[in-house]
Order: sequence, then C-alpha cells, then structure tokens
Amino acid sequence: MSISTRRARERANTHERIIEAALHVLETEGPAALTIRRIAGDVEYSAPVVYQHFANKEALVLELVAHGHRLMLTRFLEAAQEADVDLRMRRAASEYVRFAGEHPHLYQVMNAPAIDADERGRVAQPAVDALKELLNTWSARHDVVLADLDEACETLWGTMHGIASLGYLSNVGNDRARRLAEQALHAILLGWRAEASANDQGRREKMQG
Amino acid sequence: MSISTRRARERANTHERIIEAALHVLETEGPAALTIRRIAGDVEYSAPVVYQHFANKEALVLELVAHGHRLMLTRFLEAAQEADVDLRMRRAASEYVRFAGEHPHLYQVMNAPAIDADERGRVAQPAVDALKELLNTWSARHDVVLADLDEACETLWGTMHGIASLGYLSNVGNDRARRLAEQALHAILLGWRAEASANDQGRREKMQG
DNA sequence: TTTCGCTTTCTAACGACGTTAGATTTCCTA
DNA sequence: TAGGAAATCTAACGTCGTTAGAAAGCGAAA
Repeated sequence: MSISTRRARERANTHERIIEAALHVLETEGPAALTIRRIAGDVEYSAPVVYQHFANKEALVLELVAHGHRLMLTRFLEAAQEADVDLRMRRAASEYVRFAGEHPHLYQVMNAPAIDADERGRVAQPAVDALKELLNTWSARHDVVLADLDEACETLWGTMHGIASLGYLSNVGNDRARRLAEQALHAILLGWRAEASANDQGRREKMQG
Repeated sequence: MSISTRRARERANTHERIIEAALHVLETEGPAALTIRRIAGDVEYSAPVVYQHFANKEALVLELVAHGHRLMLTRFLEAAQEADVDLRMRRAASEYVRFAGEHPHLYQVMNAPAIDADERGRVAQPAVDALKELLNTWSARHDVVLADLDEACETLWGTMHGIASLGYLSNVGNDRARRLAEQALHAILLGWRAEASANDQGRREKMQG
C-alpha cells in the first residue's frame, strides 16, 4: 500500500505545483505568457505531462479562476468582520476593487468571456451567497424591502465589476476606482432607501386618504 | 491621373471589404474564428494581402473596435432625441445594454483587456463626451451639483458596462440586464439627488443656526 | 539478480495561428 | 512589344495547444 500512496502523493504534489506555477506566470507576466510549455518548463517537466493532470488548458485555467474566487471570498469575509453593516458593505465594495487592482491578470481571466458562464457561476457561488447575506442584513437594518434580492445582488455585483474594470479598461487607476466604487455603492443604497421611504409614504397617504 | 486614382479607389475598397468581412466573421462566429487567413479567404485574397492594409491583426481589430463605438454612439444619439432628460438617461442606459446584447462579440472585443487603454479611450471619447453632456443637463435640471462630473461619468459608464457584462459573464439574459441597468441608473441618480438635497438642508440649517 | 510489465516521461509530430521573405504574375508605360 | 513597378501568391518560420508512440524508470516475480 505504501508505494501506491506515495505515487498518489507525488501526483497530487505535481498537480499542485503546476497550478502554482501557472498562477505565478499569469500574475507576473500576464495571460499571453501562460502557455503549456512555459508552465511545464517551470515545474521541470515536458509539456505533455501537464495533460496527465488537466484535460486541457481550459481546465487548468478554470482552476486558476476557482483559486481567484476563493481568494476574493477570503477578502470578502475579512471585510465582513466589520461590526457596522453600512461600513461592512462599503469595505466589501472597496476590497473587491482592491482585489482586482492587486491581481489584475487573475481578475481579467476570472471575468474573461472565454470562461464558460456556468463554470464561472459555480466557482463564484460562495461569494455571491456571501453578498446576498450581507445585502439581506443591510435591508433588514434599514427597513428597506428590496423587490427582488437576487436582482439587487446582481446589480451590485455588476456595478462593482464594471467599476473595477475601469481600473484596466480605461486609465482610471485602482485608487480612484476604489473611491468610485464606494461612491456608486453609496448612491445606490441611498437610492434604494429613498425609494423605499417614498413607497412607505405613498402607502401611508393612501391609508389616510 | 485617372489610373492612380482608380488604383487608390480599389485599394480603399479592398480595405473596406476586409473590415466588413472581419466584422461579419466576428459578429456571426465569435473572436475565435477571427483569423487573418479566414478574413483573407472571405475577400478572396491570400493572407499576406491583409498586411498591405493593416500593420498587424491588432490594428485591424482596433478598426472593428472603432466601428463598434461609432455604432454605439449612433444609438446613444438616437436615445438623446427624447425630450425629457430623465427618460433620456434611462433610454441611454437601456440602449447601451441592448447594444451589448445585440452585438455580444463586438462588445466583448471593444472591452477586451488586450486592447490598449489609450487607443480605446481615443475611439470611445465621443461617446464619453455625449454622456458627459447628458449628465450635465440632468444635473442642471435637478439642481444637483455633482462634486466631480468626470467621476460621475466614469461611475455611470462603469456601472453600465458591468451590468451589460452580466449578459454574457453570468446567465443573466439581456432583457433582465437591461432592466437591471435601468434600476441601477435610477437608484444612483436618486442617491445623488438625495445626497444633494441633504447637503442643501445642512447648509440651510447652518445659515439659520 | 535478472527479467518482466506497468507507469512515467520524453521526443517528434500535426494542424492552426500571426507574420515575413522571396518568387511570380499582372498591368501600365515607354 | 519589351521593361519595370505594383500587386499578389506560395512557402516558410516560429509559436501555440494537443496527441501518438518511443524510451526510460522502477516495483515485483522468477
């Protein structure tokens, strides 16, 4: 038994090393440098060895995407330590954009259209759930009844992604993008609260009239 | 003179046909199918001919990006026909997302990280200016003094791009994305107005106290 | 200890890509 | 109608992802 377990351990180790090497190349040299031969060279193997661990390049890249989302979730959960709900949302937005700025290439691959939408959805689910919960407690805290929590979630997610994108699509730097994200979040939440209180007022007037 | 002008005309014609062929391939079959050989074949030439009209593939793609932005600007200006400022903004947002949904591959290339940020900024400038003007009249209409018009513009742009991205990044369809965009825009504008009126009230109280 | 067989790993290759050099053809001019 | 410039093509280079088949390594049975 000992020998096959050792083999399995070595196999798993190589698997891990390939992912690490790929991640390193991606982060330091960008997606164009991320070739199978390069990765194989970095782990001191020939190219075909990579295919014993991953069906194809896409599968390997998907692992990097998953890794990226786990990393992002960690950040998110750190921000969730914050006691105050409003500050928590603000920090979450800020950290999201900061992540995009600190790992630009990884972030770009995480959100590349080439990645299958279902797969991306799968690996991003935990982060989406965390956002959903956060948004839920926020709405409870401010007595704001959101018409559709999922839609509100998507709106926030999309907004943050769009503004984070500005960091590399335009020449808006990351610091500025972070400020923009906080402002946008602030405006949206304020808007939702304004709408909610307007609805309340409308309902009250109807009751009285 | 007649002969060299004819040559120039033919040259320009070929140039145009290459762009059209490239655009057609991109829109109907996606970026993966957009190869030099394929484009050349579609205009019934051999591959190297393309290089007499474009320095390299990137330059050709940049023309497609520019074309896309012109198309988008057209939509934007159509939406700007709307008399009411608020409806105009709403329609602009809606049309932006609709464009992304109707030309998904073109939109993706327009916002691909591989495109140089400066070049993108150059071709997108007219649209940004139009948005800036629209936002300006909106803020005048509602007596909202935006702290920084450029930042507000970037925020809106980023937000719309992010939500439009949901159309292909996640499984949010284009119809839903368009609704989300309208809602997000509505919330942000409401938030800005709420903030502005809060500032006004604060100032008034200070004057009185 | 030596040979067998399985696993691991490598070399070589395929087809497609962007791109370039050099041969070939086309077409105007003298 | 011959010469030369312009236009165009064929062939190739180096790179990519990927696969087939040879070579090597290594634990177990004779």
